[in-house]
Amino acid sequence: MEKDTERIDLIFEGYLHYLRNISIDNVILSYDNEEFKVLLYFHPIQKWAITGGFIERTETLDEAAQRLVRQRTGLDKIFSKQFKAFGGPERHKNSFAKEMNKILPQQAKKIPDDNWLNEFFVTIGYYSLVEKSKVDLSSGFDKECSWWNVNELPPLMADHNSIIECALDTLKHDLYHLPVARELLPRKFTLPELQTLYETILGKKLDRGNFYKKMKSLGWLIKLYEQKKVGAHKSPYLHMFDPEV
Amino acid sequence: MEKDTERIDLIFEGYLHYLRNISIDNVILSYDNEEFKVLLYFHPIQKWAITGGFIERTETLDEAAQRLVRQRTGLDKIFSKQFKAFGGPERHKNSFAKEMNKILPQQAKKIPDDNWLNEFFVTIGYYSLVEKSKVDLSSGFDKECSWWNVNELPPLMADHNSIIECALDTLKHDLYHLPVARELLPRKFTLPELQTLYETILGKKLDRGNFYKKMKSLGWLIKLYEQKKVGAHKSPYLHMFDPEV
DNA sequence: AGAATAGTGTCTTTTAGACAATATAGG
DNA sequence: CCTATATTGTCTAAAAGACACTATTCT
Repeated sequence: MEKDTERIDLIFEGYLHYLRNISIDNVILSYDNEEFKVLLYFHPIQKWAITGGFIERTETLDEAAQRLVRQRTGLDKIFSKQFKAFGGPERHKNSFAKEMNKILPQQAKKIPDDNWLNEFFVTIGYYSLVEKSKVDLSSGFDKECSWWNVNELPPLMADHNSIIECALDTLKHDLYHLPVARELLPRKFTLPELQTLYETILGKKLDRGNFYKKMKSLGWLIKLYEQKKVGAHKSPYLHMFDPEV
Repeated sequence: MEKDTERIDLIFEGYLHYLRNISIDNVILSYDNEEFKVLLYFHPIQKWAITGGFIERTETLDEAAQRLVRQRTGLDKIFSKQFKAFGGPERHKNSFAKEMNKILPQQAKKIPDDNWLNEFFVTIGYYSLVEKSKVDLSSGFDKECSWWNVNELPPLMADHNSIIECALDTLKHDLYHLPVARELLPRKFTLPELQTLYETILGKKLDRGNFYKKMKSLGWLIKLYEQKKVGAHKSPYLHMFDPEV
């Protein structure tokens, strides 16, 4: 009940708190069980969508992205990176009010065509990396969220499929320029585990020897000389990311 | 006089035509006489600024950027590329109405604090490349525009210095990934001319032999076997960019 | 010992960079 | 011929990639 009231306030008066015509779409990504996943939520208009939200009149873009991840996942100090702004009048095209009016309870106040949410929104795309095991979806506004393998996505709202595409392209580039894998793995991990993560994100097999050499040359890792027993063969050493980097 | 009327309309009713809380800043760059220059305009609040403007409710971001370049320079089909969105409540901080009220004629209607232009604006940064000789500044709304060497900029409005910095960093990266030099040179040019352009933008000397090799390997150029006489020494060949690329 | 995977080393190819050698136009 | 710059070529170093070899652990 409280949640419904909150939503009504957002619909009719949200622009008092938030910037108009601009939103943030946050592609929240995680790695779990050798799968790379994105958090989607089921929008009231009956379509899956990237999580996102609006920008408060007192915060920066980066702060807004951080807050939105926190509100969805319960996690703080998450790695988020802006990658592109998307905008064009075809993005929502008056569909919001029409769709919402269909599903609002009969006695609810109808949403007029000139409602702020019915306008053209430019959206700033961010991608965020989280450890799936730490995410608490029940802490979000909406509980209608779930994780989807990035290779098996349903058709999404508006241009959200291409926004995710763009986020993944940016991440693939960042893999060799920033220690982003730190955000997706537990503190201690083996190099074979790290390699599998790279292979999953890049969607291709990598050569072991060359991968080891590359990781060494980047200088991001610290070898711990503890080993992890994983089978009837040599045990791999554990590593961690150098916190200085 | 017409121009003043236009400006008043923009101030009081602009949000009917344009999106609120969001703008485009267009870093218009050109190369001329071995100097790399940016087009700045002198804002009514008495500070130099990047050219920019607002997004119409019927156009995409890329279309808006194109239109804004056209309105400033008279040029069509210009290379423009989005590089980053900037936003934070400190960006304008209520200064617009205050500053404008100081300079508007006494009898003019004062701008109230809740005017749309006084709000927090997120701006989408674009950079655009033009041939300086083709630019007609008198075609713009404001004639208070001039070209500034990118290495000798005055202190600019708000965060515009850092926006230009970011545009130049993006361009430096793009130099070896997109044939951007095509937009800055005449159709036919020599390799030494191209090299000087690269050196000017990158701010460092390049090795001649290695530059030739690199340009050949990129496959962007077509050698014309016409020569250009430029002094008491071997004449360089003219080249052009392959229109297919 | 044998199987399976971890980790290291070696060789080749590609790319970047320093710099030398040759080519040509004008005086 | 001399000077100045264009263009090509050579050599070296660094990086990327293919692949072989050794190491270790469990059965």
